Formats: sequence, C-alpha cells, structure tokens
Amino acid sequence: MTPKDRNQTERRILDAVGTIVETEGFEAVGVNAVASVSGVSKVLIYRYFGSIEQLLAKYLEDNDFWLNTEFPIQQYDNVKEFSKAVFRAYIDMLRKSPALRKLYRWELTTNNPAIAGLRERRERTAMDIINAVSRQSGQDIDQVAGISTLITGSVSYLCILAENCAVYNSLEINSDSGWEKLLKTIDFMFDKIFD
Amino acid sequence: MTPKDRNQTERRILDAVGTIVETEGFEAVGVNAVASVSGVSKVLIYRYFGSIEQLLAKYLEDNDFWLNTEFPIQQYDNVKEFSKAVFRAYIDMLRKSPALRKLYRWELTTNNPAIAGLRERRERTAMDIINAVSRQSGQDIDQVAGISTLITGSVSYLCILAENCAVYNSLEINSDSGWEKLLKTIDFMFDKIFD
DNA sequence: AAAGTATGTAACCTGTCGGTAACAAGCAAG
DNA sequence: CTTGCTTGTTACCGACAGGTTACATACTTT
Repeated sequence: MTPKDRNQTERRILDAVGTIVETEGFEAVGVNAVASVSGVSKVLIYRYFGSIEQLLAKYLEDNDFWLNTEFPIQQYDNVKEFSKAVFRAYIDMLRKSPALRKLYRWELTTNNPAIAGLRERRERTAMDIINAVSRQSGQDIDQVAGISTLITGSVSYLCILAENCAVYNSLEINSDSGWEKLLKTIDFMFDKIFD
Repeated sequence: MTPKDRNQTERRILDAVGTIVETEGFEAVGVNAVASVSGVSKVLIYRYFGSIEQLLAKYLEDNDFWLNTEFPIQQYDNVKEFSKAVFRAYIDMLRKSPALRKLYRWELTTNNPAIAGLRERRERTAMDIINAVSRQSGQDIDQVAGISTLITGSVSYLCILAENCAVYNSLEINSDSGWEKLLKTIDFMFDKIFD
C-alpha cells in the first residue's frame, strides 16, 4: 500500500463497495462497512465522494449494468430465434452476476435518483427491442411487451429468489437443469405464438 | 384503554405489527418500532411473545397469507378457463394486499424458519394445481409448471416493483389499465397454448 | 527554507438499535 | 391483612450507525 495515493485510495473504496454489494447487497453499503472493508478511514469517503449516495452513483456509473452484448435483429434467421436469443442472454447475465441480482433486489425496495436513471435506460433499451420485434413480426406491440414482461419479470424474480430459495414450482432455480427446463418452456411458448 | 388487560395488550402489539408491515414492510418490524406504534412498553413484547421472530411468526400464523378461495377445477368449462381464473385471482390478491406484497418482498432478502414454512405450503398448493392442470389438459407437467412460473413469477415481481416504479416495458403497473393489458396477454398465451 | 495544500488518522458526538434490571401497581388466594 | 403473581413503566446498558472535529503527516510551490 503506497502512502498518500488518492487514486489508489479511491480505487480501494470503490472495490470495497463492489465486494459488499456482491456479498450482502446495496442495503449493506454504509460508511462504516465501506471503511472497514476497504481499510480506509471513513473521513476520506466523505472527502472524495461526498456521501454514500454519491459513492453508489459513482459505482453504478463505473459498472455498466446493462446488456453490453449487441443484438442486431437482422443477423437472425427470424424473429422467433432472435427473441429466444435475447431472453437466453438475459437469463445468463442475471444468473452470472451477483451484483446485478443485488441491484434488481435493491430496486424493489428503494426509490432514488440513481435508480430512476437506471430505470429510464432499461425502459428505453427494452422498448427498442420490443418495437423492433413488433415491427418485424407484425404482432401487436402491447402483446409483445406483455410477453416480454412475463419473461423478464419472472426471470428477475426467480434469480433474486434463488439466492434464498432452491425450488419454485418444482423448478430447481439454483441449478442449470432447472433453468434449462424454463428455457424449454420459453421456446415452447414462442413456437406456439409465432406460428 | 382498559388497564391491566393482557389480551388487549397483545392485540395492540399484533395490530402494530400489521400497520408497520403494511406501510414499511417486515424489515422495519423491530422492538422499538412496535413499542412506539402500539404504545406498549417493549418489555411486554418480550414477555408475551419472547422475541421479534416469534412475534412475526404469530403474526404470520394469524393472517392466513394464501389463496383462501377454493378453485375446484371441475366447476370450470375447460382447463383454459380454469387457468385464466386462477391467475386472475392471483393478481387480484397481490394487488389488493400491501401486506402480501411486503411478505413476498421480504422473502427475497431473507431466509428463516417462518419463511421456509410458508414456502413449503406455497409449493404444495401450487403443485396441486399444476398437477391437476397437467392431468386434465394432457400437457407435460414441466411445461405447465414452467408457464405457471412465468406468470406468477412476473406478477409477483411487478406487484412488488409497482410500489416504487410506475412503468415497466411501457405497462403502467400502477393502474388497472396496465394490468388489463397484461391479463389480455396471458389470455392470448393460453389461447395459443391450449388449442 | 517556509508556507500552503493534499492526504491520512484518531477520537468523538448524536441517535437508534436490541435487550434487560429494577421497581410500581393491581389483583387473587390463603 | 399479607403473601404472591400478573401487568405495567422507567431507566438503563452495550453495540453500532452516520457524521464531524481536531490533529498529524507528507508533498509542492515559491
């Protein structure tokens, strides 16, 4: 540990936020917790970031919590395969990232400017995809939005729940096998809908 | 307020738990909060209920947090109509009850014996219905469980989210109109699946 | 070398949490 | 009446939360 290195200190603080978020969630990110995990005096947290809210805002800004994979609808054979791929990616992303699960969980209990920003961004991204699917498939946009909501909503719910609960409707939401079953159901649904 | 009335005191404590749960959620149910809301000395909480955990267990036991409506599948024209009715009831129940929403939210962040018990019960009830539908419709049980999970999962998610967020995928999850759209999608899905 | 500024630490303050001890008042049975 | 049990209140304790003050280093600039 180099002494008197502000950049490194800020890094350590932000890293501490990351480990706390991943293990205990955003609710547990407090001044004292960050100070003790990072090994940095809590005064510096205030000095360099202003407040916990601003520190969290910075953390959210640094970590791009969104689908970074591009989904060019043109590259897919048809809308059905495109849809399946999008939701598959959504599930993978959420199952792989503890921080993202914690973010979604936090969002359910909180309302603040940082979260509002993330919501807007998600809303725009999602509606872009939904619009594209509606246009290409000729399906009513409300219907597409509805189907999309059913899937992403339940996937979000199950991924959060899985951290504390192993089984939901006989599906093992902790294991790959359970998720493969659900993916099969999603595929089945799309096969029925896009006839 | 009658003095020296244990029954009434216990009632007031449990009522306070109810109001705290409905307004702020289970996370906010602490000794001090219950004491101040009920106007009862916190010593009595420990004397009469032992601990906050036991108090919450009693509260959960008193309030029957489950579908009390019976759903005799025989009374419906067909499996499709039965399924639609069940999910309609699920949505109504969750949208009407703040306490139930808070319970579902709490469940996402906690794991304790009381919650484990509720989960078992929910699992049994749900699987009973899923089994019946699978038998009557001839659909694969994993498929029925999957569809059911997609719907109840997303409905749970959206009902919790709606307390802090007005719109999801352009659906107004705060208003009846948004939910009617989602119900139309669910009906549409069942129409496609049960051909 | 001196002055000023950036970096860091230790100690402290206030408030709230869960939990308990000590005591006061009523009631019931001998 | 007095002894004992139930019901209730007040005051307190230690742990920990967010937040600040005061002070000790070091580096930079003139």
